[in-house]
Amino acid sequence: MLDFAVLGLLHESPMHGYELRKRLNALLGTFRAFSYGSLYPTLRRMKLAGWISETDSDASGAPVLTGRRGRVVYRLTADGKERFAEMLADVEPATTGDEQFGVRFAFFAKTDAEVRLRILEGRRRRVEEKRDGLRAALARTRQRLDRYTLELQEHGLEAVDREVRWLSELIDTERRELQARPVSRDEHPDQPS
Amino acid sequence: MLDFAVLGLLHESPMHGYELRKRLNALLGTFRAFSYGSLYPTLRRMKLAGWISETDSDASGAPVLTGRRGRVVYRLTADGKERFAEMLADVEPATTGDEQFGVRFAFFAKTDAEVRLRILEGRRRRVEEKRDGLRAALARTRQRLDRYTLELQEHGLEAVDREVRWLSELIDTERRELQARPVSRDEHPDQPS
DNA sequence: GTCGCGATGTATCGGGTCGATACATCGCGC
DNA sequence: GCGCGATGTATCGACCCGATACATCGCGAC
Repeated sequence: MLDFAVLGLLHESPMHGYELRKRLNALLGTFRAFSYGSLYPTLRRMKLAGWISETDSDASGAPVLTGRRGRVVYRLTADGKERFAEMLADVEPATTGDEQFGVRFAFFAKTDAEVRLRILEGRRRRVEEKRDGLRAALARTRQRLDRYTLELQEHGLEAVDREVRWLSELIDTERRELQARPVSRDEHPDQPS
Repeated sequence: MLDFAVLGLLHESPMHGYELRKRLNALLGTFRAFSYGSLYPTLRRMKLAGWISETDSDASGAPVLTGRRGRVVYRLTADGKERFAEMLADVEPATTGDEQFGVRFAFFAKTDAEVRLRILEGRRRRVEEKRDGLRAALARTRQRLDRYTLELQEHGLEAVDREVRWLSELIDTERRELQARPVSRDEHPDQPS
């Protein structure tokens, strides 16, 4: 999860930890915020796995202010790029958890159009299931609930509902664009809608 | 956090772990789901602290199907009730994190009306700050963002915005009801709105 | 009848994550 | 020239999740 996000950011340009965290939390915005307590161990793990390398200080014409002192810059290795490409093509994990999906979505610009569509559809199915389960549970227990609990349930249900509509809009847009331009492979000729 | 929720549920009636978890996740609905991996350690901690006690098997005329086998029933002690009452009156933690607030809100029916109002107001202030920060960041970086990142940011911003409106509605309702009936203490005579 | 299967039920383990904290330097205003 | 906030690296304890293991019960299929 964090792995993927770090890979994605370092894919654009090398960075040190502090900036990595800032960019990370700016990118993910509302729904997620990583801390150093998870970032640094992750970086260590990824270095061990050979996906990134530490470069002390600068090593390129960038305006290096300090020069001395730690200032560890992380950059992707060839293996790291490969790993990122693999992850970009993997559909499954992106449809499961809320945060998995969010991180995947944040890098949709680097994701293949067909993969995007499949991720969105899978995600929508999951959220719809959650919505239906929630609705059923609410209908079953409505009269036993006090006012505030009820309010909380309905507020949650509405949020999930809106999520589904949001995803549907995105899916429509993706489908339209995929149809408009020539397809890369002549697969999936089913469902002409 | 989990402590408070468990205290609140056991306050209604004694239960064993399995049911506790089910009720917990039904109550919290959308925004939270605890697992056994956190529930059982929490129960152990709370027992150590003297807030709950384990009762083997039933101990009341409930329809006990099994009889033998583990079947540990947890119930509140006097200390536990006291601790729960303390927590119900504490305003600070409920306004900080998303989940803190959610759990607190789920037990609003047991919370004093003035405490409710202060929690809602504090929470709204926090969410408004978050919204403003997000809006500013978005305005600052809008043109540098690709389409999907932008979509994600705006979707998040809209959700936060809606949260504020929801809280405002709740606050209005609470204020109206607090004004309509006689006040318990003659405090807070400021801001006649 | 008995076999499996899903629900009920208790419990632990590994690993990821947070929040707080410590420490050091830099740029800048006052 | 001094403090203060931003930059920067790093760890620790506590908490929590997901997977997993194990045992029993009710019930329907065959």
